[in-house]
Amino acid sequence: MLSQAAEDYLKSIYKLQEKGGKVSTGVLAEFLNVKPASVTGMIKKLKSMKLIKYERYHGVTLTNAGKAIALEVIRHHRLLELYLFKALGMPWDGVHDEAEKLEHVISEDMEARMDAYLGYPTSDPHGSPIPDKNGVVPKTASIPMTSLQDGQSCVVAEVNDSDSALLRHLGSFNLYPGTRFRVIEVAPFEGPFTIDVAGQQAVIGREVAKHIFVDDIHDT
Amino acid sequence: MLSQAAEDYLKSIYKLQEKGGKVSTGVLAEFLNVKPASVTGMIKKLKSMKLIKYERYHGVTLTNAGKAIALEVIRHHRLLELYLFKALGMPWDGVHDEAEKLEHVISEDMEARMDAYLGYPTSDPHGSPIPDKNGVVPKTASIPMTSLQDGQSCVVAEVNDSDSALLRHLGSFNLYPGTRFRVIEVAPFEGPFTIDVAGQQAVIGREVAKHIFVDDIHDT
DNA sequence: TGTAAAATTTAGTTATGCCTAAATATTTTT
DNA sequence: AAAAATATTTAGGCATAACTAAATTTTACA
Repeated sequence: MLSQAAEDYLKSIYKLQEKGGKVSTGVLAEFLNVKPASVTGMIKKLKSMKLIKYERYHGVTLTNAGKAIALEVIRHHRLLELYLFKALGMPWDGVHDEAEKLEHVISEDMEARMDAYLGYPTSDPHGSPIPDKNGVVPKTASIPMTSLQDGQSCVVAEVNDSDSALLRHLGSFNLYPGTRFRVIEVAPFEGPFTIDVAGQQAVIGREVAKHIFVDDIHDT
Repeated sequence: MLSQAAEDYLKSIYKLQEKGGKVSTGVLAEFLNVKPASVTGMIKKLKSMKLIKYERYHGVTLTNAGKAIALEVIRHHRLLELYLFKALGMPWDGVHDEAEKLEHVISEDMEARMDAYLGYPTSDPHGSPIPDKNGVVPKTASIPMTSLQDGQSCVVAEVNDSDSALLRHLGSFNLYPGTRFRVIEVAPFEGPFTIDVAGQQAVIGREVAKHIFVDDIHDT
């Protein structure tokens, strides 16, 4: 069995790879909150296990085996988030931290039971896609909120799950995945977004908007 | 935060202490499947944390602080067993291993949510008492099945949870906590028990009977 | 009570996974 | 293209928690 640390590295490499760009030692170190020298060590270990490809000074890529493990961990995480949310009523800003610990520990049986209980769901409470048990990730076609224009209406598709203060902030406006809102005004010079959510006005700053992805856009 | 290894030591010390007798290095080593020399090392660490009392060559006792942690871990374990059994439908011979891993990882919030979902239960699927959140253990007054006589009727109170093959065996006779059965015959010379469970006869060997505890005994 | 057996501890090793500091390689700037 | 800045790796350490082998203490019995 792989160590929790190794699973976290693979998961992080997958996520950084998705975002595009080379996954360098430094980027990984920053993402995982460890020092670059520590990353070099783990990278060597993962390479020797054929879970990543790696050329000194040139960043890493997951092998198929490594990608399978990364997706398995991500599947655990997102199923757990949704399970904790639905079955135990945990707040959506609390499920990430709990899932982060549980994801390395649950059995395949438990995974399957949660999956069945939830009706084989395809996204978690933050709108992130849940890979199926074969590692197939449901396609999502959302765009960043920051690219919206005045007057456009859309539905929240996905929000960044790891910052619980941000999630509470969004919750205070009722901005959950599935919520429709309309852009009333985009202030110039990288200014904030004024939006209408179910008749209520809300002002969303750029920094917050960057973490919101939307779908089903209409001009009104 | 305490390491998982340290939590396991405290839990084991508590259980061995309950069974009576001095908790020696060797006994602990055997119970935890490690070498005695390893136990000596951990014992020193736990003593320095004031979680146990310890005199070289003379065994260990939990301090109040140590006992509180042991009971917390046991509470986690038993709540998890019951939760996995009831909410996810896991078989009673599967919940122990899963709970063994999860017990070190769940938050107090998750503990409280499971507790509420289950209606503040006092025993797990194997009949073991669940300590409450203040560390109070519900009293149980069961006796070993091995002390039963011919003709006595009783109710299964508790069975050893850690051997899943044993649990499957008992399940095949429908011997769960709460099940009433009657002793038809105790074979002489440490022989097996022939019992009647809901009209079905079953033969239970001594070794198995040692792991079954019973309650509510009547002569018939 | 002394000696043998059993239990326990000490000493030294290993593996994981992190750290800092220093060395080295690569990229950017001038 | 050389110098400066940045990124990465190497080298050496630390903590945890296990191990083996050897030394020591306790207990048991002849």
